[in-house]
Amino acid sequence: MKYSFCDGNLVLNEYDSFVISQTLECGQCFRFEKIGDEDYIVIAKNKVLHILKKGSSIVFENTTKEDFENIWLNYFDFKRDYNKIKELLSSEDETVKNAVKYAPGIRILNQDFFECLISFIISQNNRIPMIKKVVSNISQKYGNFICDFNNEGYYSFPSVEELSDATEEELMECKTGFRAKYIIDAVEKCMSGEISFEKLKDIPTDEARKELMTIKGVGPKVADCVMLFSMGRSDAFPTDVWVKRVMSYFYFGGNDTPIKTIHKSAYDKFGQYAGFAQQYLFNYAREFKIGASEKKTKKQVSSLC
DNA sequence: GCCCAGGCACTCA
DNA sequence: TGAGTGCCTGGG
Repeated sequence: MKYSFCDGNLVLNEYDSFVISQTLECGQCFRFEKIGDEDYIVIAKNKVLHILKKGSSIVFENTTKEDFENIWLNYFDFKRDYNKIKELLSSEDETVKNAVKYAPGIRILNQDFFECLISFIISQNNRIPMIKKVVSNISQKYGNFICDFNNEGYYSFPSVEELSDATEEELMECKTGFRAKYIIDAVEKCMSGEISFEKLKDIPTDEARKELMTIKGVGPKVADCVMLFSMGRSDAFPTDVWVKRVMSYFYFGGNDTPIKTIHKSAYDKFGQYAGFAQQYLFNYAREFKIGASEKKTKKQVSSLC
């Protein structure tokens, strides 16, 4: 990877395995806005970043060299060799090979633990535009103003302390719905230190999952999302409805398969890279609605393979 | 007006 | 341990 700093912007001249839209829109984060084709605003780490493709380069606007090296390099996981992971997964599995071919520019972001936890609690039984709206509402109400961009004010996601003032009623006003009480429980457990990144970072994934699941509203899927997207646990395999569908479709003859069987199959096949395989498969399943409509899907997929 | 969505808690057998 | 059901909300 090669980058330079010119005209006040950071320019990524040489890079691989990175397409802005594929990385941001594959369902792992909720704080971004599309401005145009490969042109996005990202709100993370108390910063507002304008990231866009210009020719063959990727330009990071509204940032500094220091922030790029201290924040965005890690946030976008640029230190990891994705070609190696993709080659490994593709060599072992034909389905993942096709999924990787479809979206080779997905990278798994390293997001803030608390923001990720609350965001995925909100995600249950919800659609992406609504999740984005609720997270934005909470940030405006409890977070801090960062800056204006294109005549719009942007706010940071609140810290544990900042969100500890929130009442269930106030959170309901942010359109969290029945999840408000789950957020309160998560904030209480984070405030007391019962749950923290520091406490979870060095224990085995299975134990960390159990700990996270002591929070009300956190089940296996939400726990795995938090571990994969904010704790660097690439062996976590979040199994939502789409992953269940794609796994059932390709590996279990289209039969409805229990989550436990899917988990075991994923760990056997992909091991410590299960999380990366999940992200390629999830994106593939969602784009082609695999398993959602049997006849249509088979036609679409066969034309791809 | 009805159905459903990127799950989970709760109840009951 | 597994099946069944309800849940805020808003878009189709």
